[in-house]
Amino acid sequence: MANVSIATVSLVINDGPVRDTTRARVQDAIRKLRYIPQTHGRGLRSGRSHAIGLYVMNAPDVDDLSTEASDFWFQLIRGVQAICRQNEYYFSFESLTWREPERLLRRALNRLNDGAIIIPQYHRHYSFLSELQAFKYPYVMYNPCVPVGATHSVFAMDQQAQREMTAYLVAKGRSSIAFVAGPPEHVDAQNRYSGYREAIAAASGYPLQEQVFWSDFTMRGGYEAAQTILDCGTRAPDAIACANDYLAVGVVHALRDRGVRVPDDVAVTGFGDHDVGRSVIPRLTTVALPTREIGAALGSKLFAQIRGASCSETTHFELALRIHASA
Amino acid sequence: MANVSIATVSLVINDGPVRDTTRARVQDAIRKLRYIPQTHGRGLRSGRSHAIGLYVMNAPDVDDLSTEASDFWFQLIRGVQAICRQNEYYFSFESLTWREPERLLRRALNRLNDGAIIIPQYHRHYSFLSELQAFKYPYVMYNPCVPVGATHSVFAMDQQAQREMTAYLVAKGRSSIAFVAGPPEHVDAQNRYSGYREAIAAASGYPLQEQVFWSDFTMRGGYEAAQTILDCGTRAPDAIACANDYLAVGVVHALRDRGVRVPDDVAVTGFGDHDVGRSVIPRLTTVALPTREIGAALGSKLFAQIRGASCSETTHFELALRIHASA
DNA sequence: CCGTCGATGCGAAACGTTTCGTTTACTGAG
DNA sequence: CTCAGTAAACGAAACGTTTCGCATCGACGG
Repeated sequence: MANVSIATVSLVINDGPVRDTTRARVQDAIRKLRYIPQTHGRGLRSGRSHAIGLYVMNAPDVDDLSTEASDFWFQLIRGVQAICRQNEYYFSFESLTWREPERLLRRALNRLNDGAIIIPQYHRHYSFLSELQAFKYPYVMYNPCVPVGATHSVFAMDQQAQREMTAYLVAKGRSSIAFVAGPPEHVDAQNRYSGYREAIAAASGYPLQEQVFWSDFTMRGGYEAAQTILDCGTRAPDAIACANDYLAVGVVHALRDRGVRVPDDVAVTGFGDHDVGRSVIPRLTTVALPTREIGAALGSKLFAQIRGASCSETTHFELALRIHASA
Repeated sequence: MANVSIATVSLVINDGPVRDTTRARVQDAIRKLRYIPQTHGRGLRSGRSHAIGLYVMNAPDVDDLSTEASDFWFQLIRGVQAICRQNEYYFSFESLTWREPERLLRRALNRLNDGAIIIPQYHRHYSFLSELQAFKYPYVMYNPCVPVGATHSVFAMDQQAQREMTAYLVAKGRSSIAFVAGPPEHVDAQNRYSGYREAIAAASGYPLQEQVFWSDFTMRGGYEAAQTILDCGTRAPDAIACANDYLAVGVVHALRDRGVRVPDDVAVTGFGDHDVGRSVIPRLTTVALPTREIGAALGSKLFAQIRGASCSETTHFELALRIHASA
């Protein structure tokens, strides 16, 4: 050690009150000795880990993120990461099953992470929430399906966007608009469906009626849904709104395979503005989901909590329509 | 506490030698008290953190993963995660600039992670490697650009695959094959280019010659490269091989916009088998990159090192061609 | 010249585990 | 009945920090 006590080194590292000359000496020594403070020592003493975690709750038996939303997850992660980097925090990431929320709790309560970003995805009662609250553990949820308060939630206005998108189709003169929905229990799928429903109900003057086809979020699902729609017997719709870009691409392919022209015979819209919709011809009309920004907002809101600030304003993301050739 | 010392609790947790009756009593207490061992305490004492990290080295000034490869990163992460989950390890993830390898070293040497998976991406001399080696720190690299030994590396045979793909075009009777390459310093881009080159050189009997157009890995890059190729003045090629699916999709769009038919006039091939190539029509002929398996292999190899086993066999992934309508 | 105060540095305790060496309890053989 | 030997539980030290309270020192006002 270079003429100074352990305590002083700690002060230097944490910007404590140290005379400039001593600070310089210590920093010199740090550099020379290639000293790096050990995380576990700090964490043990200070109770903080300088890390946050991103937890994605999946359907049971699925411990993996869905490939059909890789763009979404990827951008979300990028957004969160950027904020972590700004705050000099580590970032870890885990995808869980409904069935094992204890994996989240464990990491939370063993102080491995100072806070959690939770993506619930499915409409369920998550019992671990009350535990987190009991411990005053900082957390933020994306599109929470139960009320957790403004401090803990970030919303994207899927419902409104799907309503606008449907209204857009109505305005373009489409008179029979089908909807290919996502997994029934999926929160976002539900919101988008509700938006479609509202728009259909609101379109007075037209003899519109709901035509909903529940599916998953995959291209294959979209392909099959479109086949079902065409085989339905009754008159085919002149527009198909989809809860997802992947679904929409599947629909486009199915229509093309049947000789149906897009958008001349049938307009198709997606949701998300992911890569997959950019390469299809005609390019997909869709809703832009600012996923990276959402990730950043989740991160910022979590850090506000960690710092003890009570950012109590609700965060809502308005989603813009991206009109392209397909509708 | 339930009739037992701290030390015994520790033994119970770590499957030490404890009588069955005591073990049961302790586990009961653990459940009742909702006790969760704190990571930092364990880490401090045992020197192990039960976590590994994934580090992606980017071009300077890029601290973010490229969106144009979201599929790749996403699947890679999934693969690594699956292995972590098997081993009950945490997983964290960071994307760095060339300029700041110390961010990696810091996490490595402060024992926050027990090992590192490194994706070097660019052909450079990474000086931090020698430090890692000096500390005997476990690490694995994907397609390392310098020799680090079988224990530390996992390869995908990009070069061979691009050679085969080019040979396939030759076999199909294409007589003028251009190559749209990736960023010149990118390791994978270089390997794929080498493969193309070898195939062209090997195709005796044909008056083939190299036509290389350096680009980046983006759709826009592909679009512009195709325009350049068409505007070249000399006779247009009848095949365009691309170093990437994104490039290839861009090329397809540019050709279509110019009225060139794919594959009738010009065949197009990609590399990676990402989502983006599946939605384009005609569907892209490409090389399947088993990214998830690569991630898993990186993870397994790292864990072998962490456990002290010296798995010294080289890991090579053979890549299969996926022939579809575009070529 | 003395007392007080602020700035700076230090010693030591504490965080929650694991692990080593030791003690205790029990078994079975002599 | 005693003693050796084994298995199980324990006490205490140690890991590397942060932080609290105290000691030191110089400056400044009375």
